[in-house]
Amino acid sequence: MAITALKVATWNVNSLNVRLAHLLRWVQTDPVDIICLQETKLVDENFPVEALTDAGYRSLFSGQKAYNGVAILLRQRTVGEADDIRTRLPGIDDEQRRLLAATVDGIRVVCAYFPNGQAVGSDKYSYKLKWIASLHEWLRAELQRYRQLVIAGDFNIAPEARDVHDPQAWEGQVLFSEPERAAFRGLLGLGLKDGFRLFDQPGRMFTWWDYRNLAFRRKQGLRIDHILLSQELAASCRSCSIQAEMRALEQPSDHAPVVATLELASGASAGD
DNA sequence: ATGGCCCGTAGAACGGGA
Repeated sequence: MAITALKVATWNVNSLNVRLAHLLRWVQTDPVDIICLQETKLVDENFPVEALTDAGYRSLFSGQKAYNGVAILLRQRTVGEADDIRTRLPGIDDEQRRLLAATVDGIRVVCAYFPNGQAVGSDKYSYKLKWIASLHEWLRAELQRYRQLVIAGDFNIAPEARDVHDPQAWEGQVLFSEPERAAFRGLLGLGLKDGFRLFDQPGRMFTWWDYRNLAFRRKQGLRIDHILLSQELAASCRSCSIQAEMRALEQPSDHAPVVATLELASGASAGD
């Protein structure tokens, strides 16, 4: 029985058109096996399939014009074909493309772009909570079907005070309101583990920094992008880190990637 | 300082993001 290392990442690119070069450079130096992308902002006809094929990745995507849009990239050498692909969340029937799920080598991979919510009490905030409730129920069923499940994405929720640069200022604000935090805890209650918190981490570790106010340089961020793992995958997780250097590049996304490394026992691994 | 930036759609500002 061989041990296979599998790297899973999530990154909100804030327009894949603008960030494609960053993505290609990243995977050239660090060939992550499974990459969940959010805010691609591309209709499917414009998805850069060819550039990613040349880079060694199969692309799954669900896009719309101007907003939202999610994708899963699968490294051809190390990951098998995708199966049971889903783009819709039961109970949410609109044009917003925020979910993409696929089964790869027996692992259920869920890429999620949670609604932002705009402001507590707004219609968009209500939509956010409704969307998460629908996701919760769907994930409950998925976890019955799959022992190995990972949900990676932009959750737009900072789970705890230590995930916020200034918790007092952010308390009760969108991204750090109690109903949102409770919804996040609800997902953990399904048996999912926050990959980043499986390990001791330094303080002030964030995944998003506002473009304004020199927020990145001032370390004024939030940890809102997450990789949650089913119990079985959590047991196989060896590290989980934030690629903050990506936020320091020229013309960066305002989000940094999060990467988890799993060590899986497997009988066969294509290409290795 | 009741904001500052970035992206897409525009074809000028404006909605949306977080």
